[in-house]
Amino acid sequence: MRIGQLATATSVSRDTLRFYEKLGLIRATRSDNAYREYPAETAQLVTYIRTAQKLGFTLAEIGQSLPALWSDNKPDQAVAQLLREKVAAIDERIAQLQGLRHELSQRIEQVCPLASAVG
Amino acid sequence: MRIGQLATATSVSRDTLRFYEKLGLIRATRSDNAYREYPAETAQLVTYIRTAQKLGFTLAEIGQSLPALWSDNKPDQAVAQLLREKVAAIDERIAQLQGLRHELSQRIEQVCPLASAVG
DNA sequence: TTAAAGCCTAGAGTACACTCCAAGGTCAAG
DNA sequence: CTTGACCTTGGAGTGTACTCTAGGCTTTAA
Repeated sequence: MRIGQLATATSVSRDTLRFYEKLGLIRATRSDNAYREYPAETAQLVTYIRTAQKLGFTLAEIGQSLPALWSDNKPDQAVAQLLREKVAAIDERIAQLQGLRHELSQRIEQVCPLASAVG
Repeated sequence: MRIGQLATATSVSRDTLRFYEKLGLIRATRSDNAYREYPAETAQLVTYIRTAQKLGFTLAEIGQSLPALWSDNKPDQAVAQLLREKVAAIDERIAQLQGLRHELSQRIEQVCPLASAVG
């Protein structure tokens, strides 16, 4: 898979894919003409990166968990541990959102939503 | 309340508070010496801005909802509507997070979390 | 009264995440 | 054999959200 195909498949620009490679988030082999060659799974990896990003994780945070995922000699345990940590981070974010949601909902029910300042 | 007090109260730097003012997110009157004077509620407003921000809202998004909140002549209905929209946005974000959480949880239970690529 | 702490402005600098551009090499179709 | 689509690199530019600096005025406490 070349960069254009990967870009189309993931709706991520070629420039962004090269940028992700520079950051070490994705990897490519090179063919004789120096074109990047990606294995098919890279599309899923890119999709994962975009999802995690939309949810507020920085590329640096996302990158920290990836090296383990790309090395064969690490036991599945390490990978599972990383995933558990990510789930915990997500739970925390959900809890924060629900707190804000609760606060806003209560304000809607007030006669004057701004009575105790803000909104 | 002067800028230093507000900065201490909210754990937001003076520079950032001036920056928020430039963006129209907060307002201050000026005393004779040109020092900014903030009403006490501004602390809550700033705290609200930081919270919304941590949850992924940009300052521009946050700012869009504030003008109505600061004008006296708008009916409470308009404010309540803004809050409802924000709650809907939060719900959507929570749903996305729960989707990712579910995906990750399932991978943890697999023998090889990377079997279907990624992590 | 003077030193420190606090305030002011305008403008430059930083970090993150792209996004675009120039100049050029590669390859399939007509 | 040239046109057009695709690829390469390095480097510059953009938007967001700060963060810092310089130069200067004000207030407070010793």
